[in-house]
Amino acid sequence: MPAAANPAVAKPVPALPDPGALLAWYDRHQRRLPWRAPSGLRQDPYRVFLSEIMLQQTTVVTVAPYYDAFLRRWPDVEALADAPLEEVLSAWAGLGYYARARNLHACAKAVCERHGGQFPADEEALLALPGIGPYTAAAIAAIAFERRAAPVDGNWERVVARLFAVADPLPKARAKLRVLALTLLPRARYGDFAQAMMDLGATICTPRKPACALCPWQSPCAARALGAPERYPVKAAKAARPTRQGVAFLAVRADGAVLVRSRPPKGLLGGMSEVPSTPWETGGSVHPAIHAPFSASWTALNATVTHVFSHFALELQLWRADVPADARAPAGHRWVLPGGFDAEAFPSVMRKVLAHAQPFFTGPE
DNA sequence: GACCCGTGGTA
DNA sequence: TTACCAAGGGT
Repeated sequence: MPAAANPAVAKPVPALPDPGALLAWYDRHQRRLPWRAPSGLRQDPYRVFLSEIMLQQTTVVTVAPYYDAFLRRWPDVEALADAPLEEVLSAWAGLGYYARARNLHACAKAVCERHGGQFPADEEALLALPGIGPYTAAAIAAIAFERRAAPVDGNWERVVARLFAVADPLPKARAKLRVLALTLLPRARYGDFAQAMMDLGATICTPRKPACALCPWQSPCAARALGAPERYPVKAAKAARPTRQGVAFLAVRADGAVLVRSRPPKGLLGGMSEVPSTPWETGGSVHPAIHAPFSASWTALNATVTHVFSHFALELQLWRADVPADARAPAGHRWVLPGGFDAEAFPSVMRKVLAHAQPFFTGPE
């Protein structure tokens, strides 16, 4: 007869994570952020919406000045809905993921036209709005409307993966992590709990070197019990990032104006302003002169602009032509004086290009 | 599910 | 310098 386990020496079963322990920690350690309401008060849904869109894949430090500028310029959803898209894109320039700006504007219009200017409180209704996915719908429902919802973001995934030592690699493990996350929800204070999970992930349960000694959930954490919390969540290998090449045509008028055009409304840098260029190709086999906006004495500058996008790196050679003050802009192009650069929707890569239109523009620094 | 879609900071 | 990372969404 095999020896039965002795209950007297059996390892203690780890306690399930207690939502109350995290909320108590949050009450003492929550971060003060521009988009958060004073403790105990609900935040304006528009402000939650604006901050959540900006914070998608973007850090708190980067978002803060943009959030303040947007709120000052468009203090409510009606003001944003009434703004021209070009102004929204210009104000968004530098933040990246420009489809967010287009959808932000489209969403503001939809809220005004379909919901009378009031954000819906239901996750399902929020999910139907442009630019609002599962995470953002849950975040607005929980934070702005105190609905029972789990806005599972990267912080939640990391915390949950460690609490339960989930070995399945992301992104396949996403469904399992969500199910586990739902088991953590408290009976109330859904907005605080959502933000507590984010604060925990941002300040304690960090990707590298988590501060487990300070964690309110150190006791029930399976990854910590295994001795290697930083190993979670497991992630699938990423594809290598290719490099594309191109030539940008810096046409500078005698008065300092630069020739500019707008990109197609969708896709990479959709709707943003740019200096005309060849297509950006991986082989770099295009003939630059064919793509010049007009014939002129183009001079290859001894300069290369490099920029890294989410899924490829770019190397842009610069060709410059200095033209008379009465030079005409080709169809689809326009001249923009340096004083008008800030009103244009130049993404970061184009600010790097424009830095070579000296001495009239000093560039991103 | 896979791929597209930006940017700046950090180790 | 490379690689990873940050409150994801659309197709």
